[in-house]
Amino acid sequence: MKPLLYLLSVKYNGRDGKAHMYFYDEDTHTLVDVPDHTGHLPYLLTDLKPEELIAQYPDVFTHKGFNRLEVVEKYDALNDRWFLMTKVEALDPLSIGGTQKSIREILRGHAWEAKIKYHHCYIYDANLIPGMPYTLENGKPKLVDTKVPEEIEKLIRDLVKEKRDLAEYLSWAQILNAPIPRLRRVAIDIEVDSPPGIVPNPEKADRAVIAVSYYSDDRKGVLLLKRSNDIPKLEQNDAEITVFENEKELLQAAFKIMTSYPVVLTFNGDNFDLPYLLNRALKLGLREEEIPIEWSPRSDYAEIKGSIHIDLYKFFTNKSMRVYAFGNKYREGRTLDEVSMALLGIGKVKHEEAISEMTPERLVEYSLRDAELTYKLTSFNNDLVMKLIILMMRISKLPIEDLTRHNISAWIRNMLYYEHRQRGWLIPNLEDILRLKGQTSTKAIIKGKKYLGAIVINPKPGVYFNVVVVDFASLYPSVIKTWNLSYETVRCQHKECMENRVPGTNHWVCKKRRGLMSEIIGILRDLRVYVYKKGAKSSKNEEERQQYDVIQSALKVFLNASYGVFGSEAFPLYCPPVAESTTALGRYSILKTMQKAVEMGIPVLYGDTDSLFLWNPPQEKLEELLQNILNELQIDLSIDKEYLWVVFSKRKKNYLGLLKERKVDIKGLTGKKRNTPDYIKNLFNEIVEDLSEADNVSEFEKSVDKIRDLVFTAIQRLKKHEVPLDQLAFKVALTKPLKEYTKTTPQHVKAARQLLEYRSKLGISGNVEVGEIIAYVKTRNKDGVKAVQVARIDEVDNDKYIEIMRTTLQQILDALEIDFDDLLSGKVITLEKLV
DNA sequence: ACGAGTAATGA
DNA sequence: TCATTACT
Repeated sequence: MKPLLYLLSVKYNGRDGKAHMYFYDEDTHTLVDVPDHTGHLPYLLTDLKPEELIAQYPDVFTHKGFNRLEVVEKYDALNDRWFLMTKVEALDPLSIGGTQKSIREILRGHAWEAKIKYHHCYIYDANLIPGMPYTLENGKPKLVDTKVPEEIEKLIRDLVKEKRDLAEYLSWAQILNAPIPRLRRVAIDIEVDSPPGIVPNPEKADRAVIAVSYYSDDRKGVLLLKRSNDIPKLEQNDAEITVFENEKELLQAAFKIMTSYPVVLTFNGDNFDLPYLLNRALKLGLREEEIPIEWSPRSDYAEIKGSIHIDLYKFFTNKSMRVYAFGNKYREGRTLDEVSMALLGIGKVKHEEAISEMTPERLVEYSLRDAELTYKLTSFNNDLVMKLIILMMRISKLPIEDLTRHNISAWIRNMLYYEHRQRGWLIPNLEDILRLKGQTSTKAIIKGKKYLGAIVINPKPGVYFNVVVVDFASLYPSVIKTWNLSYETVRCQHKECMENRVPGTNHWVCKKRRGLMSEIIGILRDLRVYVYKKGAKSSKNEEERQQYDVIQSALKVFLNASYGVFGSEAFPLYCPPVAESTTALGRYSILKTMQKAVEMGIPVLYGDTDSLFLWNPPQEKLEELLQNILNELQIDLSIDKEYLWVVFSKRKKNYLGLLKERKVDIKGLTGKKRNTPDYIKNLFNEIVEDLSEADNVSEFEKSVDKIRDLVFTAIQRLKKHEVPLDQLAFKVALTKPLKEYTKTTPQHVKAARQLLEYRSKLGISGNVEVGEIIAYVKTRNKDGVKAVQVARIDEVDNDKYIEIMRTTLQQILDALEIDFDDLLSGKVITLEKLV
């Protein structure tokens, strides 16, 4: 049997002017470079006939990139018609031109599909699916016909009755179920000899590279530059440590390691490690051919000749990955320490001394840890991240470099473009969608937003026992599926569809054609909810379960963003009525459900976007409700959580409850927020813990005494200055550079400025970076705040802290009808009013 | 370079 | 009242 070759990347190669496919050979663990076999060049489309082109735009034919013309039939979904267009094939219709205009510019106003990059164009037209296994036959890649597991096929057959639909579902299942290769890879990290406080500049590369560490599953080690005559003891478990007298030789050794792996991992290698190595090597007199790193200002990523470079910094900072794949476990993902601490439980090696002043032993330890963390971010949980990457490449049809560096809107864009090209549909221009479908008909509540969003039902304050939360499984994707929402079907051109209104808007939806977005998002939703989630639950095989779980997580990432992108101006298929209709139908669904519940005599306590809190619903009524909604709205409503009790305040998005499994669940309360001082957070948690032991009203009453004691002691300690400063610190992130706070000066900005001044007194230069978390305490000086680093305990403004305690605790106490001031004064409180 | 809604706080 | 932040 021929070895399986997994398509990882397609790149345009300037040297031979061809597209190259890069496959991972699972037998040899190497990269196979396959030059273009189709002769495809990218193209743009125009509505001009060839003779009009010749007459009006002769420049196109003399353009140096021009190749040929072809007339093709395309489907214009916006106007529901097929028509002839002229395909202008050219080497690089987007940008080649130099002083000359590019072909896209020459044809401005008559150009379609003119912004698609060469390699993406190639993938669409050669019908390639990145991440999938191929075999090579006479230099041509052939997709391997992998089988869908029987149980998956059965789940799909039970779900889909229409024959044509079935084929679509099965082909997606084939893509998702195809085997996933284990990529052989190495993580690289460099250290530079730069003075304390100075961030080395990769463009200048004027300081020596003192260490390059590498970490893989078969070898790890550090290449170290010898800087003094001390002979360091260099023993670090099983790492290889190589000392170089000469920096140039060190770099050459590093290059040799990098190119011996098909995949190289870095953390911020695009912006630091690789350009630094490149420029440093040039500076030390290496010739370009001797340096395997390529970096051009035009492409914003650093490439390694003959290998694939993945910069994990970009991937882990990606909001969709952070929130939906990694459950928001880390905040921003700006540092390796933050991400690895959250996902692996190990951080960087802590150090007081500057890198350049470390002993060789320390440097080795520090540097190797960075490479180790970088590698392990891709290997933890049985290579979870690598598997996710491969699966998301298959869904989006993006090469590995693009997938790992771009945000979700690019993934969804590329997925939809691919489907257009597959079907012979014309990809519409942004302006054309907007001209036909620009209007919105609802008004946002938040100033500056474009349309009305989700609905939040006013909570009924108080304590409630036996609360069941029901929610819609992926509400927005479901709405998009069942209501046929798509840019071409919402406000379609047919008169007869106009009566098919979207409730709460003045939009209508097409009844004659199936919407493309609706179809694709619908398939992905069904596969996630009814096939892979189910499969993951029912499968007896651990490995299989894990595989289905990765697949359903990958689908989740796409589904969760599938509505939002249509409301974003930056998305090339931006269509406000689609986004607006989605939220309108979401409101319609939740309100219908609420109405039904009330009709059935089930009290609704609260609801947010896609969930309802039901008070003590009898089992049979609950089941009736779920069934009724499924029949009426064709959206799955299911039980999400069950509480022994829930406490609501009068504020929305604020509640506290004890789950059936005796776990406390807190939402939105200040006591839980990151920026709240630890001292108050801890007090809050102690109170919550105390309450969590109560499961009836009388036990609640008993808790109150304890709560009073806790609050009293907390205030006494504060007044006696017994609370350490860091416990009192607010921790707030800078979201923009210090200079840009001109209109107002928030407290954390004041503190940041003090901090800067303080640092400069100590002789530390450098800046306060965007994203840096500033810790400050409230004080009784003019500014009202001081950065923790410069504050003293006796300066703390106790009254301010008591106020903060009051507002924080009031969120719980309000609902329990306990008054904070009564706690302070020691009055006796009963809870009889509660019942 | 995915959306809108809510709450809290300080200028 | 507006700006800023954090969170759902």
